[in-house]
Amino acid sequence: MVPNAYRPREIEPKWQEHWARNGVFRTPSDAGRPKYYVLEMLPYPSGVLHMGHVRNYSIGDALARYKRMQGFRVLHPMGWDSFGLPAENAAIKNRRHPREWTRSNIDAMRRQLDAFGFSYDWDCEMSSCEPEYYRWNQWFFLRMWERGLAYSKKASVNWCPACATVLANEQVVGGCCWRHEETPVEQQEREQWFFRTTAYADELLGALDELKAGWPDRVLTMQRNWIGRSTGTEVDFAVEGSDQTIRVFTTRVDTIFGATCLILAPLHPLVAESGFAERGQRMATAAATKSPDDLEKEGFFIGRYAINPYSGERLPIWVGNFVVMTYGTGAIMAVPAHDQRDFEFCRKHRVEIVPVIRPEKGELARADEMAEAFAGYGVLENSGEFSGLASREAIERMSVYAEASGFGDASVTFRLRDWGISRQRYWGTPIPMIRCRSCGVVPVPEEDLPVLLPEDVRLTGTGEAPLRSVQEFVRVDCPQCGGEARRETDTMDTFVDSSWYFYRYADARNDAAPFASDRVADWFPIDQYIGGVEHAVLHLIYCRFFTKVMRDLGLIDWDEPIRRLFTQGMVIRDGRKMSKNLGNVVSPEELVSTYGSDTARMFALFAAPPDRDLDWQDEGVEGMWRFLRRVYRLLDRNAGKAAAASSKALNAADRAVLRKLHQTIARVTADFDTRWHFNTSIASIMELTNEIYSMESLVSDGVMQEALQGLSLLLSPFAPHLSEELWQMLGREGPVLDVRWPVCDPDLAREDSVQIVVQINGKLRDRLRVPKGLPKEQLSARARETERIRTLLAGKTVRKSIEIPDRLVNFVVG
RNA sequence: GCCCGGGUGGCGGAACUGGCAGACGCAACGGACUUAAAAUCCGUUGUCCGCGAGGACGUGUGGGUUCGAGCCCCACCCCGGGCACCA
Repeated sequence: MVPNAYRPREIEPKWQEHWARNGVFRTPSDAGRPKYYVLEMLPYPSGVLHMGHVRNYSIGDALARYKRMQGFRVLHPMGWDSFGLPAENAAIKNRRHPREWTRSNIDAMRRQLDAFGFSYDWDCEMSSCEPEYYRWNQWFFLRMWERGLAYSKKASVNWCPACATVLANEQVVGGCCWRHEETPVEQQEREQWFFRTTAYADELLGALDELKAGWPDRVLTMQRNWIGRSTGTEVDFAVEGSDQTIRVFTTRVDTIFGATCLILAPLHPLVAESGFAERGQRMATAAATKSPDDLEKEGFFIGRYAINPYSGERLPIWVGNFVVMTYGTGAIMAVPAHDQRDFEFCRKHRVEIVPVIRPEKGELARADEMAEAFAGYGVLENSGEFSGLASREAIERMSVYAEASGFGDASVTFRLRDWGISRQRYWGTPIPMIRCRSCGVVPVPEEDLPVLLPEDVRLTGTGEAPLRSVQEFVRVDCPQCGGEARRETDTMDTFVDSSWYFYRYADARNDAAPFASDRVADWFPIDQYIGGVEHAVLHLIYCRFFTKVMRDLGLIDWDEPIRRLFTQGMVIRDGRKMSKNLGNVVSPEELVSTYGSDTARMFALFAAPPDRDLDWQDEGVEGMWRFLRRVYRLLDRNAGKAAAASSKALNAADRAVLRKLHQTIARVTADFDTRWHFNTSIASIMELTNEIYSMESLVSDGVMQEALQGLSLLLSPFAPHLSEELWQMLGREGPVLDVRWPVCDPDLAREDSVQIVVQINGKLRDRLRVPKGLPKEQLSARARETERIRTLLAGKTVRKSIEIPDRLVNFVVG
């Protein structure tokens, strides 16, 4: 008889079609079962699935299938982050409309995802570039506008000359654009729309504690740093010869008697006012394009003085390239004796250094002997009435004093800034605002939503907003006075789209509201979110912000959208991240056509634990392919055997196979429930397969059936097509997704004897097999009896012996 | 500079609570089957010494705790990532 071969190219499409026809992936609706929401980060529809996607979605699908087999009703949706720059660039290059280009990419990618057999419920699909979705972006914008959470202001913005657009602070990486890492970001003044993320700064920070249980520490730390809360004092310094004051923020007001000058950010208004506008501008640009490491501390004196409100001293006002306008007040007091940066600046520019803090146990430093600043807390000296106080207490008392005297406040400053969402781009959500000559800024009335993105637009790739040239779009009657008015022509940052998309999945076809509250309440919070760590601060802060806004709008009644977050590692090949430029990409489509998707999925999970970077090796794929074929052959030979529920006594091989089966069930189940090390899950399934192979001719038919059924089910989260095929070969009814996950029988899994290691002084000297659970005394006695140990211990005194049941005995001899 | 990860055979990785280091897989080598190849199956494979039984060494480096350390503590080196003149 010629054995049948494993032919994934036949069985995979067959089962995909079967699943689709029978609606197997549709979200179960029976309210009796507990819910589980598994979410993977939605892709940008570039048209091509890459290995990072495959890894991400293989993890998510394994979990979704496992949970479903455990009896949960699982929501497992997928959608498209389909607005964004690449569509516009492609349109310019290929003369195709972004919508057409995007939609055909989505179709292509949906096909690729389906070719992997991922269990998505496509009935929940959303795509952010469709008006059915983006109208709700506009709706949220209007709600925020009403509450003062959306506002416009003229602001100095980050401008990327390569993208020809404004970037959010989060999109600036080391002074350069996140997409064009070689292109320095420029500063420009523009009227921009902002979301007031800072209104929730304290809450976004405080709630991180609640997320500890389910989020990686790394992400929490990154968010904490990003929000960057620091407490301190704001102090006004009067400018000599004017009624102006300069406000500075400091965390160390206790050092203020050691302040020897003020330093302004190059873009501080007073710099321009004092006639140094151009010089300041130049300095700001130079500083923005260099990393802090190789930026010399430059600066200049503007010829004016300010008065220290505590000491009455007269301090020269400088401009410094290391002072940033966007943090605190854009001005600092320099205390060179107690701040290393100030120290370097003042040393270089020959500004006086005045120590005023001495270490708790030590002398006040002498200015001319200092090699570096003393930045620690200590005791105040030469600080007027505050002398003698410890730093901590002084900070408190001096803040109170400032407030009482009316020249300052205790204050809290955040690094987090409001989210600039305006983009001078076509392919995004139109901002639903109108500017009227007589009424000013007027929101588009809700009944006029959506503000549709016009289809006929000339895209040039230059800096102006493309919508500006579409007269039918721009010209509009003012909703208030009916007069001539103009629409806002900027579109929204695409991060707005992805800030709430996962709510839409729960009620994707709602055309009266972004979603119905009861439907999202049924599914939220997301039980498990899976994606790349690169979104730790952008997307994952914005979506938390949106949830808090939605809560305050009364749409939902929870504070955080995501209970558990999992960040998978990158896919690496030849020691570097896979990328087209490096020419080291592996095409998932090719893998599917050579080996089938089950092999690709299994290997993506087997090659490394999912939270670590994965080193891609083609030979490894080959090995996985061999394994699946081996499984198939095993089933092909044995599937026909009778599943007799035999009362016959089990032979030794039967017991061994059943033991391995139930041990494997326990291991795989534990991996799902705790640490997600699917590499070890799969390794243990391989061991089970090896065990069945080696016992193939010895086990009874009933046990063989039982083992093969178990094997098929254990494989199903990882290799669903093969699993479904095997299940059918075994004569069982599918779909496997609706079969209950196997349960470990501890009696069958138990080993009846264990190997014990016998050590002398910690060195391995012998092994012996004893019944499991043998108590210490007997263990020790048995260990002394073996011939090797008897000889080795002869004539020696055992000073001490350590017995660990089921593991080892260690004799300590003198 | 600060904050996270990580460092284990030729390679990817395993060792879950301090208890046999190297599971599982890859690669390599030897063998079986074959006219041959592929596929498959069986076996060997941390290093060194030894004909052998066996022994010594071995988880980035140096120290420590312990009957016992890949795992805990201290100091340091290297790789990856994040943050960064944040006042």
